[in-house]
This record gives sequence, structure tokens and C-alpha cells, in this order.
Amino acid sequence: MRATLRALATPRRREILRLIWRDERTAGDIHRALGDVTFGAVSQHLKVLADSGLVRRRRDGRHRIYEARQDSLGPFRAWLESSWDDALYRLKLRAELEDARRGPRPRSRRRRR
Amino acid sequence: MRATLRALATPRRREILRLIWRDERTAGDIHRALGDVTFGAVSQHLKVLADSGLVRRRRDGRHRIYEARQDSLGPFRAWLESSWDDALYRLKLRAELEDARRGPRPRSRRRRR
DNA sequence: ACATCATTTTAGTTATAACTAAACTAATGC
DNA sequence: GCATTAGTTTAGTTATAACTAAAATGATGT
Repeated sequence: MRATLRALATPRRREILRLIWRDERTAGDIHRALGDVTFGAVSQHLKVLADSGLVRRRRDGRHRIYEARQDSLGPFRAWLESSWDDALYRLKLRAELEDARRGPRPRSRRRRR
Repeated sequence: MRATLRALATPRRREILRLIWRDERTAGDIHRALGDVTFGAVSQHLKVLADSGLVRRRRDGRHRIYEARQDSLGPFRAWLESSWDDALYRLKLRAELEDARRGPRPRSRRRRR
């Protein structure tokens, strides 16, 4: 697949992938499940995942439904699933996200436009 | 392993990994084989690879010898090797590196110190 | 057409990553 | 100790990535 590794390299996208691993969900569902990130950011991550072929998307009225393409993951599939089986997964994820979230946090000021 | 995906996510580090896949090499060898990047940058990549457990390093006089730890790659091993079997690999790599190299290219000016 | 809801896209900010040049460290040989 | 060679680390630059807020798109319902 296209840029599989890049797409998988961030904890946020792996979290999203996990959310839609078994059951498909709408973009809004995913956004609500994540909780600490804007809708826009989620949509951008979904685009990256879709472009890399890791998720499939379809329209349903005014919703977009996302679903993981488990088959497209090849050897990574086992790796991902095993990481999720880990009882400590949630904890690890929290920590990793906390780290990553030293990213753009407090907003400074708005711009004209 | 620690941050396997992050370490593997860049073409440069995958290229390095490939160079030391079958036979170990010194840092200098790797640097010369790459050709278009400074020694410092190579050393930094080697550090990332070592920290993530993907390569093993040992001292030999004033040399440092690096060797891929194929076993540490788990499911990624097959993926990497298959990507290298591809006859188009070198070409793909070039293109990907060209892309990545829209990164820090022309130097601007030096700093005091 | 207009309002509303769901989502995507855009513009801008901050942190991070890949890099260069130069300083530093370490082993070897004189 | 000093010079040389090999490699690492540091400081600074540029590009990229993850994010926010707001604008834009698109489907549905009136």
C-alpha cells in the first residue's frame, strides 16, 4: 500500500483504526469517542488513513461511514491486534498521546480573514 | 519494541537498515554508501534505530559497527524484505527520498557560537 | 430557497523531525 | 602530550505534521 507506515506511525491514527476495527462508525462517532480533539483534526486523520488505503469510506445520507480494511494491513495486522490485546493498551495509549500532545495545545490568538 | 513504527517510518532509515541487513558495516561505511547526507545526520539516524532496538552496535577500535537485528522486527521483517525484493525498489526509494529531501536543503547563514 | 446537520477543507500556529556545520569525545599512534 | 581518524552531540534552520477555529461543501427537510 501507499504510505502505510507513515499512516500507522502516529498513536492517534492507530487509536482511530482500532475504533473502527470491528464495527464501522461515522466520522462523528469517531470524533465523540476520541473526545479531546476537534472534528476537523479527526477528519484530517481519516483522510490520511483513507489515502493510504487503510480504511474504506462510504456515504450514508449526510454521514460518512468509515471501516478498517483489515486485509490491506498485511503483516501489520497481527502487530496491531496483538498490541490491542495487551491489557495495558489503554494505559500505554494515554501516555503516548500525552507525549504527542505536547504538540499544538494552547491557542495563541486568532487571525483576520 | 519501543518505537518501531516511528523508526521505520522514514525512507532514510529504511535505506540504512537495508544497508546493514545482511552484513554489518561501520558508521563511516554507511555514510559513504548513502552519499548525499552528512555524517552527523547518519549518526542521528543510527541512534534512533539503536534506541528503538532495530540495530545492534558495537565498538571496534575507533569504529562503530552496526548490524540489523532482524529478529527484533517481528512482522515488519517480511514487509521490509519483500519491499526490497522489488526490482523497482531503488527507483521508488529515489523518488521517496527526493520527496523527503524537500526538507532542509539549502543552508541559509551560519550562527555565532 | 433557506435552515440545519454532518463532514471536509482551509488558513494559520506550534511542535517535531531531518538536516547542516561545527564542537566535542574517544581510540590510536607518534 | 599532540595529531589524526572515526564517530557523536549540539545548536540552529527548514519542512512537515498535528492541531484549532472558521469557512466551505453537501445532503436532508421544510
